[in-house]
Amino acid sequence: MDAFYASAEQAAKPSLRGKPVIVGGIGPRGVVATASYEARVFGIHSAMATAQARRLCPNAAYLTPRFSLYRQVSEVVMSLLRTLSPLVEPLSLDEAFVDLEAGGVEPSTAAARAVGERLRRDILAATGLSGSVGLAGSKMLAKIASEQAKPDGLVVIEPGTELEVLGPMSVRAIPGVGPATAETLRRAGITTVAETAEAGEDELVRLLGKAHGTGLYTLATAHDDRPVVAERDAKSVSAEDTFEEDLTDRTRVQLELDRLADRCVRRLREAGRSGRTVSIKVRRYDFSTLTRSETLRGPTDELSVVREAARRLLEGVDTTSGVRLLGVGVSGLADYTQEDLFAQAATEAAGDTASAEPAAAGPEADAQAEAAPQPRRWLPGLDVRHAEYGAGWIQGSGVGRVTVRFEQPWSAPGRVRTFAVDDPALEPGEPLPLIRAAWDQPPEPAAEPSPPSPGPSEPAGGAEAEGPRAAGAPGASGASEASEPSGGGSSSP
DNA sequence: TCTGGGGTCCTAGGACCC
DNA sequence: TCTGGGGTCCTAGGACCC
Repeated sequence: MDAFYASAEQAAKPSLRGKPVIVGGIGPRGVVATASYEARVFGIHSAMATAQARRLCPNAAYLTPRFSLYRQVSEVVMSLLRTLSPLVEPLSLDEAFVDLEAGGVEPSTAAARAVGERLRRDILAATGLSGSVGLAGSKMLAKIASEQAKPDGLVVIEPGTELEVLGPMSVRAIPGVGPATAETLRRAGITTVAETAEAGEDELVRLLGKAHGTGLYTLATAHDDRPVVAERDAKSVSAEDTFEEDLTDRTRVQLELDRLADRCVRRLREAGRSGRTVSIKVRRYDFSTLTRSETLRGPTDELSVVREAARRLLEGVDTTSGVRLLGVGVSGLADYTQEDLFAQAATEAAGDTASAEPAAAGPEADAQAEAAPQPRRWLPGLDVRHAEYGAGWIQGSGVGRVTVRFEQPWSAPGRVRTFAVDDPALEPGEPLPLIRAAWDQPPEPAAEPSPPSPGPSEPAGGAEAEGPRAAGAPGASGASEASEPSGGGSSSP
């Protein structure tokens, strides 16, 4: 998918189409997850500090990620891929390998290209978003082809042309070659893929070590026969947080560690897994990062056991100078089997006695923390619903006010209204689908919104939006909701 | 006001075992 | 009696990916 998070936000928020959009951490220590193509013109890219992006493009929309939406869209796309072949290997929410041969696609460039183009059309129709396709005889080349295809394109690397295509490229184009490897190679006078291949396997192993050296040689000579693997079980689960300001109070550090253990174990259990090794991660004020780990006698998914292990590990870490980030992880994962239950019982027994004294400060303290009415945080980009104005999203907030733009994926750009942060008519909302469900479509000849629309109780956001917009949003000619998202740069005020 | 959060894989040293 | 040779497991750190 092209600029996935940012594109999804533009599809959801008509007023942002054609404008620079940055999705990522909004706080003082945030980084950019995805920048729209309009934002990339300003030099903004993934992993850049959001603070720097703000300097480069102060007028962009800065939005907090809405992973529940991205997951929904991802599932739609992945299910389209699975219609092509049983062998689909997702790399992330927005990227996957598909083994077309295993799907019975005729092994010709023409046939593969036709499948790829149809897929792109299907993705657009099903999600409203564009994706790019790379077609080649191996995973590495398909991935490189898809990079070349972006945005909104399709590239084939023809069999027989691999070395010719690859040779002149920077060695950085090879997946797995990052800044450190590229620098090591550059000092040895190697910058292109062709030079990497010419260096020979022995030299690469000498420079980079056994695994990386042989692996890179294989890829640089275009000998990549790694299979597409459909199901891969996770090997670890973790949760971590960077704090807006460094933590110095030891009690606070312990509290946050407990919270992270909580989150980590919740996700572990949701996955139906248990694990034997507990790790903590501490990043200090100067960005130096250390990890500590402890392997239990058997796998666990017990909160108390993970918490106690994390606490023990923290005891060996000096945090007096300030903690920037904390993390808790569980690895050595096992499916929960009968055999594990014995080990489980043993570790639980150990954990229970060990936790005897601190237990008082454990679950109860946590329950209190959760019971405390958290002041609602109106983060830019998140969905809200207003009793009178309907569905919208947070454009910004501050000094006791929150600004909401009322628009939906299928509406014209909407208008903005400001409320008190504690306005009872305003509540957090759920992401709307990017494409309106068939049952929710307004009648074809744009008539009055038909009263109680059949189907689910959810009132079609359109009917409610009618009122406020009549006030004269420029793009909206008032009457009809019928038009599809036109995809095109509607100028917004 | 530099540098997220979720992962994977690899290396290297020490303990331990046969 | 100076020093074997594998193998596995554990721990810590680091590169890399999206």
